[in-house]
Amino acid sequence: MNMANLTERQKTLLLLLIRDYIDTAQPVGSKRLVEHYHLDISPATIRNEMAALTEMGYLRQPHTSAGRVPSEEGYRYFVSQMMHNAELPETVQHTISHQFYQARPDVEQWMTLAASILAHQSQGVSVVTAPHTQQAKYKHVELISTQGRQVLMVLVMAGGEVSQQILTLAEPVSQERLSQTATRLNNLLAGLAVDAISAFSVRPDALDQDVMTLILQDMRNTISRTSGELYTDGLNNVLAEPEFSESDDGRRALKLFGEPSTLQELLARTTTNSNIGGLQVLIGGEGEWDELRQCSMVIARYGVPGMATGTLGVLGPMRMSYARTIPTVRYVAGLLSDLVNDTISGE
Amino acid sequence: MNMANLTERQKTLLLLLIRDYIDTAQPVGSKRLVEHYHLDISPATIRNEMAALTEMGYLRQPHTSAGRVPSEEGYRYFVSQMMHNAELPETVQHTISHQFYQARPDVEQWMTLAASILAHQSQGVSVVTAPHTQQAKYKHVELISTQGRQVLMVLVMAGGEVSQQILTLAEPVSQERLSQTATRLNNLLAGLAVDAISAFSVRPDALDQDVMTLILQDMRNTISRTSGELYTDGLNNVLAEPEFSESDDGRRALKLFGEPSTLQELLARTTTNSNIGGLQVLIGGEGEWDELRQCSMVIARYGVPGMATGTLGVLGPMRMSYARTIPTVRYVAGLLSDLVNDTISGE
DNA sequence: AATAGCACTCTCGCTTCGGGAGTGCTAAAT
DNA sequence: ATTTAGCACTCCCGAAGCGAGAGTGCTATT
Repeated sequence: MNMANLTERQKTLLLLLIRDYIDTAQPVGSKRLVEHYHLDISPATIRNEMAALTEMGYLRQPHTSAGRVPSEEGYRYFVSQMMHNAELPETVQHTISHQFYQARPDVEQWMTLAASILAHQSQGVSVVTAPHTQQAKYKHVELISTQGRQVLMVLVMAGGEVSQQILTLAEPVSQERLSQTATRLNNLLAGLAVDAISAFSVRPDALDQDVMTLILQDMRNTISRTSGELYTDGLNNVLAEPEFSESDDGRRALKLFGEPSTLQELLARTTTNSNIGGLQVLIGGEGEWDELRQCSMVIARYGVPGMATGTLGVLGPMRMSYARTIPTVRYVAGLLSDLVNDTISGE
Repeated sequence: MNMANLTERQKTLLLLLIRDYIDTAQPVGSKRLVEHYHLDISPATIRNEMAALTEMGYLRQPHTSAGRVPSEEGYRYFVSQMMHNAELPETVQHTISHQFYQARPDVEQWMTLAASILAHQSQGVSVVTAPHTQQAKYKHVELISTQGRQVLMVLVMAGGEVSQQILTLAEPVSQERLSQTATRLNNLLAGLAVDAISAFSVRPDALDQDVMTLILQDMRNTISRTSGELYTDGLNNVLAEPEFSESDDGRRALKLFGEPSTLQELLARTTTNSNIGGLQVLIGGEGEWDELRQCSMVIARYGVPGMATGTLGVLGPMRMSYARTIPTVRYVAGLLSDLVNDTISGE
């Protein structure tokens, strides 16, 4: 339980064993360990140490006479080591941030990009939730006449959310008049939140009034539609892994990604009291999530607390490459936080 | 080969057997057939018929003494039966079309919706490619000043493609002047194709000129980015199927959906000479696609020939529910064709 | 032409049985 | 007091063997 009672040698052995198991997915024996890593201690000594580590709960043996396999506790120790030193190589950081800053500046684009990058880097399944905005802020509206009474409304909100919608007006209106209305509303509403807008009393111009009502509706809709929307990627990465294709548990875990609501709840519950920038590593479901018994998730929150926050994470087999996943998740979370921060504070 | 040489009884037996196999995924024996469908002929007779059908290549036996399993040829016959009578129930048609007409009217939305509907109805993996527009047509542009020299450009094209992009101008420009530029360009360029626009000579106003160049770039970009972009859904549907989770072939098929280019080529190649509205059913890869040895795909083209066309399809196990998939694919293809037609012809 | 009967074939699940890998313990060595 | 060699023991795993069951193809019969 307490890692203070681990000797230096036990620590290194534990780390080596876990690294080996992550690579090979095979139980690791004493002999293999000493040969493969050129240790100058005998297998017997290692066996003693392994017995001790097993006693303390860091290792497990699948059956009496097989090698050892890391237990959840073992992985947890392993991960706690990663946490400090792990930094993404600078070149990779550059590649990633470059992709973000040349992408189209809207939430949807960022989300898909983040999901894609996470999946690719970690070789796991990624999931990103769109930022949950506490209060939608108006930024800009455009009204584009299409045909007859149909008008295309493009509404841009301060968080970067963009919504397009077809309005059907009571009577045909010229593009000119539409543009005037748009300009007027833009001047009037810039930077205001939903509440402030709905507090306005009736406008002189009936068209203005109509459009404003629709804008309010649309702002509420867009926010509730966009907030927490799930983006995932990388299901293919994991299909070949024995943990997912062979065991039934694994398939159940993947099913999660077909049921947005459950997944959202999972993300919400595990991150409610975690800080921005602080990673959480869920190992083996932590007794809470039965579907994840065989898997691990690396999860982080991003955004601006109190304003707009979202979650992102990676799901993989319990023996996933934490060394690669953890720094990636952390870095992307930081990046998204910056982006959200930029767009919220007036850009 | 030729189905004319099938007796009436052989036909019914073949259809029954295939239906049974699609349900159970188990080889079908003579006894099971006669009991399960209350036939008033003896198993021995059925065996004779099955021997004949096997001889002709419609059935196959996994080993000397097991029931029969449909061969590719058998499925092909089965599907040819579906093709005529199969219509989607009216209520389902309504539900689907309703979803489309209340969705936001842009290509991306339609694509995701189509993919989702196909996956859900067919219980397979769906794939939809965005329409490949031969010639991008300008419809409208909006320029929204954000901060300093940054300008958000929203470009709407006639096909319904929408592109948003941040421009960085040489010097700060007021929102007013931006709006004027936008209005001017909208009057000038409405309905014009890329070629026509690039034929314009230098504008008097330098800003107009700059923006126009960027618009041209963006139109080309958007079209090439959007054209043939893949949307898929329903990977989960198929994870539990033995054909995909157990066999290695199945996993290879799913890998396809992680590699857009290969999948695009497949769709392109199989539909080049098929008409709009004409379905294609690929059974067992047809000797061409090794990855699909165990699967079938139902594919259709949609759109307006010569103007903008795309592809959509469903992948499933070879024993997928054709009776459900085929009419769905056909119906959605028709719906998308209508939508494309509407947006192209001015709307 | 359809059917009953029958021998035959092949799979599948079960058990049995070494080989092998790895352990834990004990006793010797450092 | 820690480390190590030696050794008996345990357990998995794959191969081989076996019987039951399902289904067939053939032949003789109706």
